[in-house]
Amino acid sequence: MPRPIDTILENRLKKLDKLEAGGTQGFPNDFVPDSDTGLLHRRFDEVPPEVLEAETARFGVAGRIMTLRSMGKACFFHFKDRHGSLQVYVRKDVIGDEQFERFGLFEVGDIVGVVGRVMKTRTGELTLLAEAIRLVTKALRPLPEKFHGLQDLETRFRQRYVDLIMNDWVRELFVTRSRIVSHIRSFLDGRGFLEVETPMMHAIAGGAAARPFVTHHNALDIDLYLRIAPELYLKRLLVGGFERVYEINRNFRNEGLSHKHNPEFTMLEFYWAYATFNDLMSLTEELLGGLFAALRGEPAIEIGGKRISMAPPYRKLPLAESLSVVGGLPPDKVADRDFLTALLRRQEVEVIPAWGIGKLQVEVYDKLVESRIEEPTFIIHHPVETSPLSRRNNENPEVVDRFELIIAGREIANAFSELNDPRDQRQRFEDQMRAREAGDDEAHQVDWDYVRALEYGMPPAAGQGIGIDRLVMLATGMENIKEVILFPLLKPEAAEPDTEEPAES
RNA sequence: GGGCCGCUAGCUCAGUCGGUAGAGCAGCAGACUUUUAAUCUGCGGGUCAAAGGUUCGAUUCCUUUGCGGCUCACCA
Repeated sequence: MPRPIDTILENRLKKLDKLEAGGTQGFPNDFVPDSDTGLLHRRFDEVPPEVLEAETARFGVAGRIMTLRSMGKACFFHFKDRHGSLQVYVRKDVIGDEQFERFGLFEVGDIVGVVGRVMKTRTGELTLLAEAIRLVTKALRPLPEKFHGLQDLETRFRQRYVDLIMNDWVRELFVTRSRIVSHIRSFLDGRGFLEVETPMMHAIAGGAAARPFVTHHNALDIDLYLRIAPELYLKRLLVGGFERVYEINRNFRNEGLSHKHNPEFTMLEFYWAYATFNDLMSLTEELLGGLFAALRGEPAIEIGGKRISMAPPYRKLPLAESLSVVGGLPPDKVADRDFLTALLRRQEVEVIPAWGIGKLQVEVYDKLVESRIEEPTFIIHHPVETSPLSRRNNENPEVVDRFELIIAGREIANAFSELNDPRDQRQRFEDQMRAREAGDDEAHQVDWDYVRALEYGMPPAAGQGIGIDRLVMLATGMENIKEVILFPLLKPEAAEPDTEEPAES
């Protein structure tokens, strides 16, 4: 028994067969458009019909047929190219019987090339009157419905190509994503930062607290980790003399999936010698203020129906203080070990006795503070206990010169003045090593070569990471990270016979 | 991984208080030379996600599985 979809595929194949039997190629590669929908709209949308009558120029365009209205000896269709869509008017008495008959075998989804002149319809819509039309690519599968388009989330993510064909807003979202990345690159390039690429396959997965993916190199017969952060390599470059470096690329973390987490995600990390985390806060304000102003015309975002100003300066709030100011704790209890432990237990957090006051504070912060912060806020001075790579604060050695930028309850950036004392670094790695031995498999792995690099002397520097996916979510108002990643990770589809060859007729 | 919700034609959706299903678009045949969710006439199209159970009978009720969404946990 043929499945219903097979009938549709066969019908389309039959049309292709007929076209090819008549000498028409189904997949030629020699049609070159000399114009596009954007260009024609810009040039002719405002031109009155009678002026178009006198226009002698001919334009060649190519794109995918999206809707088609046939009326016997004439036909209107809309097609899409990368700039937008345009209507085409095909008349039998203009293109001739033979060509019109061939055109009758074209259908929605096909990619066509049209050469013609511009005109306006009765309703004033700019239209290309076809003088020649040919098939460029035959589509064997039908497009989703023209009015509702493709809605099903799973299909949209699995078959993103169809999503992009049907949903203009999706296409625009990914253009925005690309613009954001371009903006960041030119912002940093303009300030003397050098873009570099560091390894994605690490023998030691360092630079963050996270579980890595493991892979295997056959010839060397060693296990390697997909990187969880580029941090330690970028700082080796500071040692090497590149005083301003950045990298925009993928990190991989072997954690659960959620609407905020994709196993591979894109991070910007940059490092700036002879600067401190205070300089980074100013730079971040400049970067984000400028970015959102460039994207939206004003430094503001819209999220969950709420408007959030992105105009600098942003609030600065020490983490310990945020527990009372935002979290509502009594100010005299924010460093009270028993109080914090009891509080966390009520929140069903499994408190490990080895945790110091700093770790307890961070846990409470994660539970009670972060999600409540809306306006851009730098949470500063994290405990040294949870920041093994950050420089201690000069006045209070229990905290580090670090900030996380929180916007709309989400962490957008994490930055700190870098620790460059190899003695302190060695000590903190040893602490992490003990934590690992105590069963914390997210404690940092020890990277002794990194300590060796520091022993050659790393200039004082500040470094920052910005999650690009989450920044794009913020900029586009999306609540699901899969909406801003072209091909998000999904479980494999069950073997679906839908992709089998249809039976030859 | 836990909890809740969803999965019906290529697409968007109805529906069946348990008696093997409908619409619109798309498709097929036909009419139509300014339409635009074109219109008009006729026609075809479904293992109702999968497996098992209860039942005279299951797409519908129950269980399990798969995939997805939301949410909690971990993280960025």
